[in-house]
Amino acid sequence: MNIYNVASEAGVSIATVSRVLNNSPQVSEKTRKKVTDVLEKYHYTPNAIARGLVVNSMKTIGVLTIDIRDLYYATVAYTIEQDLSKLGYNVMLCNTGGDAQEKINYMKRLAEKKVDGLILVGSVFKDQKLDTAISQIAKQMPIVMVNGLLEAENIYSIICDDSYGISMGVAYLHNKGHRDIVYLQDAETYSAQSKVHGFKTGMLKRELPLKAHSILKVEKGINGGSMAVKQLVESDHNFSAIIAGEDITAVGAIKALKALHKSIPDDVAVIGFNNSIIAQCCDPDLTTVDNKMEMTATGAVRILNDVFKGRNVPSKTVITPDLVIRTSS
Amino acid sequence: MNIYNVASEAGVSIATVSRVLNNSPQVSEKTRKKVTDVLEKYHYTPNAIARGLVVNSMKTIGVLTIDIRDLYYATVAYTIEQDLSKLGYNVMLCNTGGDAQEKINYMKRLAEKKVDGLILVGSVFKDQKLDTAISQIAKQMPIVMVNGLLEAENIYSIICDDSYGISMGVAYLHNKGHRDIVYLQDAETYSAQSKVHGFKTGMLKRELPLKAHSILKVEKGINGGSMAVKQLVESDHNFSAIIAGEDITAVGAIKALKALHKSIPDDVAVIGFNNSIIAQCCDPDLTTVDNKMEMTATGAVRILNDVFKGRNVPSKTVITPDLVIRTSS
DNA sequence: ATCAAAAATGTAAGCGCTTTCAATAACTAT
DNA sequence: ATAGTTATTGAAAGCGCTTACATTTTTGAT
Repeated sequence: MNIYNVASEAGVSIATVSRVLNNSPQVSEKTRKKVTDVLEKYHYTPNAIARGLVVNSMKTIGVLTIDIRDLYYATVAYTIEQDLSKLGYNVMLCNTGGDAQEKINYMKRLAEKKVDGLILVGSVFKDQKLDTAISQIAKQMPIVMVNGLLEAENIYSIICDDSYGISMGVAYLHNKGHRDIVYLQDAETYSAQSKVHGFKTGMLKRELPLKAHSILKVEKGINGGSMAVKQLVESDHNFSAIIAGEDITAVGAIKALKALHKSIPDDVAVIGFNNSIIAQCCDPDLTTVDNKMEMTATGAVRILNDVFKGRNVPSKTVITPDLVIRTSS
Repeated sequence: MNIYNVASEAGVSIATVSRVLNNSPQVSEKTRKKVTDVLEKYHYTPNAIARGLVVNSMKTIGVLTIDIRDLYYATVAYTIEQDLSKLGYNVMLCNTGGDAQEKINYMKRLAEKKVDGLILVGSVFKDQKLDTAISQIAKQMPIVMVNGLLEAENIYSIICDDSYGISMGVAYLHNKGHRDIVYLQDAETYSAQSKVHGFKTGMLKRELPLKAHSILKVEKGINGGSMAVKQLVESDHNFSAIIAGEDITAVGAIKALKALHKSIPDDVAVIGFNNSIIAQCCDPDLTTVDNKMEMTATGAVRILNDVFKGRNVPSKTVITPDLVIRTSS
């Protein structure tokens, strides 16, 4: 069933059917009814591919995340999808696993499918080849980077000030009397680098000690957090507080500390990052940095929509995080 | 830049360019090179919409979930996406929020966009209008239902035997000497109904008591689980074990029990469902039913692909869950 | 050199729609 | 009734590609 069949069945031209389908006002009520009757009778479904070919848009946005099983990305992707849906767009979701080449492959496929725009959530820290590819793709459609930065034509960034978030954590712990604070870095993304930076500057500003084990690179996750504590204890590193790059890593640290019969927060205070549901699942409840996932996602969609509407959009938008204080600190 | 420009620049016909683009073997090496040179020179991107119009396929699958922020759906969606990506498909992801009308709206939009197939993850329990709509859509493309059932032409189901999963939990608790077991029902989906059924039959089979508060309807989540415990205590319902419909609800129950200074598992044993990462975050570790999310998702993709390939596919596939025993029971 | 068969290339139709522009129908005021 | 407007409708081109079929070129055996 196509527009020709509908037209001949209704005794009108395809142009008129098209007008009815698109709610054009310039159709008389009489012929409109003739057409809609046929439309309903045959459960006609317009072919968006054919339409897309003409108007050069499929009303689809590509969203690239690292891994949607991570609640942070899930929340951002969810919010983006819901917001875009309200604007009439569908979302092509891709999990890149944080691999640059994979990301490039996905972007190329989405470019062929002529998505109207791209939202890249989370980014590998500086990969020249990737940056070049992104800039190239941006010639075909606008790109919004969430927690990633790349200054180029047609590319917009929305970023949570993760650095400031971590420094808030440092400040809070310092006020509580802590001096020996350890930071667990559990990724290499733009965000992760920014967090490390916030930790360093926060510590330096308060003249707190930055020793060999003050910044520990670990694997993200429960296991990574546990291993970190083990490593700290084995190396006799003195510490009274831990800040982790993600809630889930903080949970691992808590588990290991409890296994060593350390009391939290009395012996060791722990702070996480993301304010995910996990922060409320562990015991004690986790103090964590709320990086405003929903606000960031909503902002990304708004930016994209503004670009489509031809409105003026700043190339960089910054979101300020909060420190959510619970019982682990 | 389109195929005509490439053709004239390379001095060949558009048919030849098309053949090169599609790796047709019937092109001489000489002309192939002429064409690929032009392709690269101009960073030519083929237009998949135009291609899609001709071949009537966009190599895209629609995936409808309830809410991707729920780790269960996230994991299923992730696995589906990765598997489909390997087969050359992209995924349109939709969060329906479990609302039937919303689901219908999404399906219609995806039908217009001519997705090659639909995977519906999780289903509202029996909504006649929805079932009719799904059957209607199935006339246009194959549909795979994950943990949902609808017998109709071109619809395939893959289901984890949640009922059996819960009955395993009951059996395990019974063997440990428990008699007064409470089940927390935290949803109304097909799965949720199936779990309740498993609980009832498991209890009856072992002649364990089913009283007024043995099955408690609660909200899914930490708060729902906590409220349930409060309600049980206030109503003086005697119980020594709790099985929850989802891990996150079990975590809520654990929190409330600990607040009442109940020891877990000595005073009350707790079992969750899903074997999500949350089960490893709480304290104590949660015994839970592993409903084989990845296996289910992979199965769904395999089914869809088999249908595309014209292979014979059973209309219903069943996955058997496992009981993962940890310290909460 | 010659011709049949095979390989390579080109021509043109068509996928289902939107949209411009022209044509027709329906009003309005005289 | 009539000319001038305005509201409806239709004809046809074109979006960028694939593919069946026709045509040309190459190859190989004589």
